[in-house]
Amino acid sequence: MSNLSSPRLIETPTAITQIGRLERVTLGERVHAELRELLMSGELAPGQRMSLRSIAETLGVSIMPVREAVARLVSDQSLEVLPNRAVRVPLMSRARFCELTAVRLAVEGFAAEEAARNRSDADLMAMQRFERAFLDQARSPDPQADQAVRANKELHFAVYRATGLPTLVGIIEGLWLKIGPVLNFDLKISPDRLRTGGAAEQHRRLVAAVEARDGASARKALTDDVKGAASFIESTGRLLN
Amino acid sequence: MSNLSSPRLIETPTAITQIGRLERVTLGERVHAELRELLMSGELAPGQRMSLRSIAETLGVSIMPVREAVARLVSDQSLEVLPNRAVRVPLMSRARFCELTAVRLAVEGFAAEEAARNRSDADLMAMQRFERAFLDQARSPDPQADQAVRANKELHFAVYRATGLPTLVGIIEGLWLKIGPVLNFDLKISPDRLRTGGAAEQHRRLVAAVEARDGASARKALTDDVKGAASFIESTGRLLN
DNA sequence: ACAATCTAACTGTGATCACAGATCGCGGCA
DNA sequence: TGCCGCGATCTGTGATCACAGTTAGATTGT
Repeated sequence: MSNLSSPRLIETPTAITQIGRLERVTLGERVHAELRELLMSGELAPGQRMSLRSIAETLGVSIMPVREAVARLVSDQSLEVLPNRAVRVPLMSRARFCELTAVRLAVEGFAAEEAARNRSDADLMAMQRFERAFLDQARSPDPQADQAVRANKELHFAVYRATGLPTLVGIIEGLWLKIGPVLNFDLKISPDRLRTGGAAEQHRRLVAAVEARDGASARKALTDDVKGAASFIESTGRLLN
Repeated sequence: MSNLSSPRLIETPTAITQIGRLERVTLGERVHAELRELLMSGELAPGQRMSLRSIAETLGVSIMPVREAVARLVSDQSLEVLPNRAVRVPLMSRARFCELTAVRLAVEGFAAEEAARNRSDADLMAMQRFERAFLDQARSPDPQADQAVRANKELHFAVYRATGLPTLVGIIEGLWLKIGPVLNFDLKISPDRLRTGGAAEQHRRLVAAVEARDGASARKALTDDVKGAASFIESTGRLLN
């Protein structure tokens, strides 16, 4: 604590100062991240009910951080609170699914195009790594659905992050948060889609287009991927209305 | 309270039952809407500091609903909480402004295109009404900045709502929430932009294109409008970095 | 008179209490 | 034996208390 001159911000640049930004991580933030992961990975099925107090007990915190996290998820409609005061992950009507898919095609298609233009070499290598991980599961005789879901998500977001537009990535995260329960929960139920579905092929085209900095082809590959997943979900007949 | 048969939902269809859905409106929701309106209309300048307790006292509620609303706004970066535990509306760097503008061009451009294709006659009439209101202020010798801001917002969102994609409208609201303080606060400071800027002309082109169901022209008019406002803001030199 | 230090007030965050409303199951009447 | 009605319990929401950390004002020492 040398205080030769002004005591403010004149500390020696030791290790402790170089840790840098220890970002503000509140308990509510942690709970929010936890629930978000569960939703995006399809761990929570549509219609699944939950209570603030049970979540709090499960995570070992008081209900205060939980209600903050849930309030945030409710506000962007990733969760919903019924008139009965019951919190659940929303059911998906066919109309809402189509709407979300339309928005995804526009937004994520734009992101793919932009990623092909702005990608760095590091971005490309990350995509290739996750594409390989997904392929391993798709070709495996005993595919692990959750591993495939994870690799698929990482691949897509590696592309989206390559745009250099974090705001856009945040928007897409919001979309995945809403559609994740339907998309990935069904994938876990019927893992044979990994082989039959053309996801692996679209991923290959996507990464190749990004590597060649071909925006139009990247958009086409990604929208084909999204459309393929969407038509599979619609064919399951699990959507309402 | 006649209970001839089952007491559940067998009430006579009087006025009280026809009020219908009184949607769940919590206090936190009200506070959130209030703060959102202040941000989007530029009532709160970038850098403006605020405290939960002062907001609570101003609005006449306890701090519980306020902290919920503020937490939601912080989570999508419409507000920020400094390491000092001070809540403020974020400052805008030039880089972040350019990023937000790029995303706006893509997302709102798509929305304009879609609106031109899907608009109803009622949608069109709403747009025309708000275009007229904006024009009245732009041509007025004594333009009211807040009225112009309001008309501009209503016109844009009349277009976005015409897409029939409420998810997309929500995304754009999020973008306006972040960029509103800069955009509209500067507009209020220098209201002569109403006359010099070409906003009125772009609005005319936009509404005409939507009326003609010309998607490409609608996108062009809207992106020109956004670009015009952006270049004006950049010219003020009020952005950081 | 000036500056350094210390204290008191204020900050967001987490925990606990309080409450209206809804749900479900058990007891009692027919 | 079957069904209605009431109460215990659980729900989210709001208020209040508690606390660590920061800030700014005032006071004191030089």
